[in-house]
Amino acid sequence: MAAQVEVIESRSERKERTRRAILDAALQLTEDSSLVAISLRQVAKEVGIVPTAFYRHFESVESLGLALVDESFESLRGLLREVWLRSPQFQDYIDGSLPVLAEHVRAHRAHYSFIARERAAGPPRVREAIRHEIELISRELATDVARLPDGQAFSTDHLNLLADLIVSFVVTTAERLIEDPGAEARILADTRTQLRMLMVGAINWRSAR
Amino acid sequence: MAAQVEVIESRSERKERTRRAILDAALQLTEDSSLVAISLRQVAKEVGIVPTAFYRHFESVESLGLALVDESFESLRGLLREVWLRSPQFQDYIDGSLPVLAEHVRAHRAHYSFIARERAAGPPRVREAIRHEIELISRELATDVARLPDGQAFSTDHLNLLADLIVSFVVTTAERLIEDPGAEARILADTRTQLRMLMVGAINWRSAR
DNA sequence: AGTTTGAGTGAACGTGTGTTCACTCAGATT
DNA sequence: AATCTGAGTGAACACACGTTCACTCAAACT
Repeated sequence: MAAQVEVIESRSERKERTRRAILDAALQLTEDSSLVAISLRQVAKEVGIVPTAFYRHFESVESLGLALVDESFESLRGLLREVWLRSPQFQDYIDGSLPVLAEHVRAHRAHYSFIARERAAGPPRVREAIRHEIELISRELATDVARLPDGQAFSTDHLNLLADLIVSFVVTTAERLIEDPGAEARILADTRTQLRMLMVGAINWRSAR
Repeated sequence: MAAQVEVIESRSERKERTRRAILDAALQLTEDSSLVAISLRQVAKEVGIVPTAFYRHFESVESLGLALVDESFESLRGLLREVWLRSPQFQDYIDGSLPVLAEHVRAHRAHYSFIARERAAGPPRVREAIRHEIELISRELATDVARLPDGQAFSTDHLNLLADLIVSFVVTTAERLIEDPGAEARILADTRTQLRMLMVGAINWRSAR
């Protein structure tokens, strides 16, 4: 007979633990479906609570989705800002960011899988929240590049378009990493080359426009 | 009292008409949901047939999805090939393709909306079919550009990467056109500039690698 | 010690789900 | 004219759905 260990747990700790379990269950169920296709009851069953208890934590599946979006982007923005602050050259932005992204995707596969799906197919407010987060990253990149010597060659508008071009493609890359994790090495090598093509364009842009 | 007109209709015509109605109903229901979230019964109700009759046309919702993927890409590939055959310069590929894409998106909004959603969130085989179609377009672009004077500067690998870069970004653009049809003019103008940045990179690539 | 709070329960509701089966009854074939 | 074929029917199945409601009972507060 195993000894029965009684764990002392405060009320708020217990609530947080259940909330966490709900978020994790939703991530797992979303892995090969979508927020709009899973049911409150599936989530509850996965967590091991009765359907009604779900409402103590989220008012709907959609608001659960919004919480997952927040969670997903929370650490990434910080990581990227850190890399960018230490990048003296345009080139360094890629050489630094791409491995950071790849590792982040690897460490948070479920979150990225969730974002990739819901970005296109989620409830409208969830889609909008994701679009907004990506736009914030794009804007941060633009203002950062503006401070570089290379950045002086661009008008504000063109800087924003360049940042959007880069971020859009990196989003595509992240989605590919999720879709086929086994091909990570090839995907990263290809993306690196492609981003360099893009940067050659950016550096030669001033004279070409 | 209106006169009752008796329409003579062959058996296969009638079947084709119902099949068409099922495809259209699925497109409409998918407009703000997803294949994985709609039900066979919803489709049948929309068409005005009993659920069982659905099986006379498709064996599952997934195979309905595969039919819609075929339909969606059918005309686009032909249109793009036509533009590319008449493009003597690299630059012309963009100046020709972008308006063609925009008009195609406008004329087939429901299909593109379907593709945008299911590409990320559809059933696995549907996702795979869409990925495949997009890859075919990318490959065609690569072999076409290879014939141009500008294309001689690239190795086969780099040509494929360049084509993938362009096509990926254009896919993003198509998804934006679907997401916000009212912003078409701005989206197209921005994309045009961004593709030019990209081409400046391509043209200067030889000397930079 | 006595009271309040709130996370989790469990039954019940009306409705929607995919799939089965035996059927009808016009158009196509013989 | 007689037969066959197959698109569409309608009932039935066992189950899953979101939401409601009155409830328990331990931790937190007074």
